[in-house]
Amino acid sequence: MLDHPAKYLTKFSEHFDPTLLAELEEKSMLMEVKGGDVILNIGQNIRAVPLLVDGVIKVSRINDEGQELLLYYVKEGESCAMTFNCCMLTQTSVIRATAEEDSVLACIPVSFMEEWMQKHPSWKKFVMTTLLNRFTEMIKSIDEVAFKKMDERLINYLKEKSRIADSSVINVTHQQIGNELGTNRVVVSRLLKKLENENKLLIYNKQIKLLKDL
Amino acid sequence: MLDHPAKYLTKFSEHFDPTLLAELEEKSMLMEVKGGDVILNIGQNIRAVPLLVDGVIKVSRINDEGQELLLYYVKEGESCAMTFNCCMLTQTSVIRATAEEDSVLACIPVSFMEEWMQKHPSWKKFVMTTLLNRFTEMIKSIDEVAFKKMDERLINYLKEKSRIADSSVINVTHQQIGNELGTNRVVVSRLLKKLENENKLLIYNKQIKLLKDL
DNA sequence: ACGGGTTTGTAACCTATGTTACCGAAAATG
DNA sequence: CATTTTCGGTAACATAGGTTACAAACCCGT
Repeated sequence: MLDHPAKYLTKFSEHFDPTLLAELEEKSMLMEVKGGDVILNIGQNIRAVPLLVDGVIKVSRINDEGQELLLYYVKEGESCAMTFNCCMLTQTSVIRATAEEDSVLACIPVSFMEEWMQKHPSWKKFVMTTLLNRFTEMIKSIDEVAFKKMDERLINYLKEKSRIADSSVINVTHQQIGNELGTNRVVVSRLLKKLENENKLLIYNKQIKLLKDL
Repeated sequence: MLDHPAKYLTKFSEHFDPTLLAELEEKSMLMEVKGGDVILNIGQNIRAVPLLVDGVIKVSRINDEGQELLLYYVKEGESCAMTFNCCMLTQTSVIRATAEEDSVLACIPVSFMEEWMQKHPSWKKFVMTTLLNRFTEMIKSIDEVAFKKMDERLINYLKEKSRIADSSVINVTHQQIGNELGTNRVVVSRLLKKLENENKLLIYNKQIKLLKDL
């Protein structure tokens, strides 16, 4: 638990009006998570809506065999639509949120959701926008796996990773890429080599550098 | 336009309380669509929320190359979450709703959405349930394409089709199956033969009959 | 019954991807 | 420094699924 939430909540000042910000400061609890930590497995009950104050959260689908598929990232100043939606979800289906790096969450008890939706237009707008964005990203995920080949998916993955890390150099093992794309490490290595030959990226020192014409 | 909406709206009486039903009868417009008709391409603006009064609607993703992927069906007494969500969606992404059979829609101008969400708890609950269901179905779609092989996807497709048509006999060309699964007709024919050899279904007279141990 | 369109069966082939195995390099650990 | 673990490169192979082509069966209108 952190001492001075107000400092963090400025990340949301462009979305939220001052009265909402004040209420948020009063009623939310800050939580720190370390990179790699599993924040929640959606599928069980959720008692708090998390706003991401700092860091990056990775949201993935985990199927019954434990295979992973990356769905999208949540960045600071955003939230996760799943938790808006799925508070009462009972199925076996699991969506897992993992801290991609050290992160700070502002947790809002779900009991405030209803009230705020009515009271704060900016909260309502935020929720709606978030829902819409996540929905769009779900469609994108479906597109990727349904219509695209692995090399293109890998390229998109790297671009996204680069965008999130805010760097053209990416530091991630082939194994991890394989996990997040739901494929095999060998396939990833093969395709990375191919892309290197096509001058779309450079591999050195176990890092991947994206080139401009990727 | 049909004469007696009240008769149709009984489909919703289990979800909606009487005052909502009355308002629905007053303010919605009934629309008939013929099987095969495209009802809407979500991606442009939507000015009305459709409730499905009679029939079955197929909802698919259509990618940039025009390839289709079946997402889910909407049955009578349900609605389509996409339209709740995506009223303002601007992207190129297209979700297409097609009448699977002759159907009747009750269209509610979107302007009533807000008001009803506040005024009618049963409307709010309906919208939330619908959102949740569709969301779950999106996850299922992702699972299918990300983790399952074509034979299993075909089986699930046939089961779903059978459930929707309420019959163990399915009447659909291999080409159409291929379209809806986003694959090739030859692949479908091949797999259907394989499943027939495994005694999971019968093919006769260009119809497909599912057997119990499918 | 004839002819043209549609649907299905099937073969032959190709490519993408999954799988296993093994080696060497690099990194971590003691 | 020595040992162990992790990671990446690569080969060899298996399989699913996409592609093309063509013929047979069927459907329908005249």
